[in-house]
Amino acid sequence: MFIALSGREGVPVYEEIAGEIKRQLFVGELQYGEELPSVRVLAELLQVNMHTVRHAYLLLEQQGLVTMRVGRGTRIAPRPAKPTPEVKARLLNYWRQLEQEAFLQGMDAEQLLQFIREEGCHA
Amino acid sequence: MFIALSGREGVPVYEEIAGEIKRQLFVGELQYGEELPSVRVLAELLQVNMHTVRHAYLLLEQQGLVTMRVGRGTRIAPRPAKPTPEVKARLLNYWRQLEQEAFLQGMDAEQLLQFIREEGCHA
DNA sequence: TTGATGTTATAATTGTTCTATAACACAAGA
DNA sequence: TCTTGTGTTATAGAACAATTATAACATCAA
Repeated sequence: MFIALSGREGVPVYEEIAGEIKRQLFVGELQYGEELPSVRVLAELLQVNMHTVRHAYLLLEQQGLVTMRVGRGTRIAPRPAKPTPEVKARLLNYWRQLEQEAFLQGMDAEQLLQFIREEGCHA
Repeated sequence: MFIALSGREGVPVYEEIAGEIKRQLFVGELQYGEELPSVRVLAELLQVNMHTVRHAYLLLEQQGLVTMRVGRGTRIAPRPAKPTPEVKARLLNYWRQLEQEAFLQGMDAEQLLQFIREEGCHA
């Protein structure tokens, strides 16, 4: 477990922690089912308060990415096979936002998709 | 000019104002080059402080969507023909975030693009 | 029983958001 | 030129969120 806090302003520490864990999970540095450090241990590691880490874990739990149990610790949940309808709605919203942002900057939906096909899929 | 503030918590009022203006510009309710209400007038309209509206306008100015001039007012900038490299980088980042979010919820990049093609483009 | 876990509660500190008020500099029109 | 309407800057305070600090509690495993 290795998390570097950027220390930049404007981004809450608990979001940064949660974001880093999600990134590591995405790129494979963390595995599904793996056990995370306890809130106290990670807090000590990051030189941060216990509740800040807990806040981050709660965020992840709300997204179904993590399960917390008293006395047993916190571990990464198994990856869902399919997104729920709620999640799909959220993703669609997220996409529309991106589409709007791109349009206002001079790039319509067609061009945006082209742009993503060219540079987006890191394959 | 017609802006409805949701009043929901967690979202700063100035972001909501800026977001609404961007949405109206996206859907054509506002036109490029059009003059916006002065900070004082819009503040009165929304029953909000002058500085809150100014904060929203500043946000839009930073994104190149609006120009503010002392004594002359604030108007919507012309739509850029092409996004700048900085904007393209920002959009790509935004996409990668969406891609990651989708993956963690059980939808890989391929499936996400398929999903967007089906439901995304409101055509 | 012991030790580690997450949970809950209370409080203090700091930064952000929003309001309030006032004055200033610039531009347009009478 | 004078007046009015712009955005700009400054200061102050209230309300809220984020972070820290303690402390105690409930649960689980060894």
